[in-house]
Amino acid sequence: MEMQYLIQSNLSAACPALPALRTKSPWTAEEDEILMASITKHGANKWDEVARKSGLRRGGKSCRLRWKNQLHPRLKKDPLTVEEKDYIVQLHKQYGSKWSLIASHFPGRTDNAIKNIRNSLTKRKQRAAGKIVHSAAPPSPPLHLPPPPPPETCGAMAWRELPSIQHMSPKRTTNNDKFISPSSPLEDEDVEFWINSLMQDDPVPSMEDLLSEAIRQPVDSTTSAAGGAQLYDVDYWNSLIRELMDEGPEPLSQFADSDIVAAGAHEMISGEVVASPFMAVLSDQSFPYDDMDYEVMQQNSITNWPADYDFDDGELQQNFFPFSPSSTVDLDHRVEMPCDSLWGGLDF
DNA sequence: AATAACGACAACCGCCATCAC
DNA sequence: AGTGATGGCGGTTGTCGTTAT
Repeated sequence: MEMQYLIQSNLSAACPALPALRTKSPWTAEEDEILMASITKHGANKWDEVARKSGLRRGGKSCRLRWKNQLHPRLKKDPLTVEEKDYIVQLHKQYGSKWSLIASHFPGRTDNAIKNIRNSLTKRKQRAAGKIVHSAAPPSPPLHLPPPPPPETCGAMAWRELPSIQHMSPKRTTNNDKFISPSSPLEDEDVEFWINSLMQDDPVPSMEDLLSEAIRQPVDSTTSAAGGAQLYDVDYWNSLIRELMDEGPEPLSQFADSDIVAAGAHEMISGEVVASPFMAVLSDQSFPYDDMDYEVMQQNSITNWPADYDFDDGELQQNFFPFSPSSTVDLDHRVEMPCDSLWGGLDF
C-alpha cells in the first residue's frame, strides 16, 4: 500500500496535467492560501465554482470540507476535556451516529472531529476489553449538562447559533493568539470578506460573529479612553457595534465608565441587540449583569468570581471575570473557560 | 538507532435530499 | 415528472506523529 502511494505520488508530481491518482493527499499551506483567496472572491457556498476557478486540483466537496473542518476561523482546535468526551459518549448513546447533531452541542467543533474522537474512544475501549476480562468501574454518573439546542439550530457549525464569550483581563495576557494577531492585522477587505462569508452561511449573523471578527482588527493604543488598547475601549466597542449594525441602541452605554474587556451579545432580533448575557468588564460599579443574564449563566453553570470578591457581604466590586466552576485560573497568564455545551469559549 | 504498533485525525467516498431548470 | 448540480451527512481509510519494543 505504501509503495503504491509513493508510485502514484511520483506520477502526479511528474505529470501535473494528469488527474491526481492518489486516493488521499493532505492539503498544503499553498493550497489553503489559494482556497481562501478563491472563497474570498466567490463566497463560501459556491463550492464547485470555488474549486473550478481556484485552479486547485480539488473538487468542490473537498474544498468545502477543507474550509469547514480546518480553515474556518471559528474552529476550536484545543483538546476536549474529559467531561466533554464523556458527554460525547452520552450523546452518542442518546442520538446514535448523528454526528452533526452531537457536534451541535460543542460550539466550534465539527461533526468530523466529534466522530473521530468517538471512534478513537471506541477503539481504545475495544482494545482495553480485549486485554481486561471485565471492568469493575461503575457507570459514569449522569452529567448535568444543558439540554440540546432545538432541532432547527442543530448543525455541524453550531456555534453560529450559540452565544458565547470569553474574556481576558487587559492586565493579563493570553497564550492563545488565534483571534488577535497584531503582527498580521486583518485588512479591511479581509474583514469584509469575513463578515460576508459569515452572512452567506447565516443570513442573520450573531453579534458574537461580528464581534469576534471585529476584535481581530489592529489594536490602536493611542485612541483608547482607558489609556490601554482599543480592545478595551468602551467607546470603541459602542462605535463598532453601531457601525456594524448601522442602527440600534447603545448596548454598552450602561458601562460607560467601565473598561470593557470583551463583550458578546446574545442574539439579534430584527437587527437589534436584545441581550448581552456575557460581558466582562473591569469596573468599580456594581454587578452589571441583569437578572436574565444571570439566569442564563446559572443555567449553564457559569460562575462569576471577582478577583477581590468579598465572601462576607457578597458584594461584587471590581476586577471580576467570568469562568466556569471547573475551569482553571492562572492569574498571571490567562483565564480559561472550557467549552461548555452551550457556551463555547471564544479565545480572545 | 531502527522498526513496528498505536492513536489521532484529515481526507475522501457513497448515498441521499434539495433545488433549479 | 425527470434530470443534473450541489451540498450535507455518516462511514471508511490514509497519513503521520508518537510510543513501545
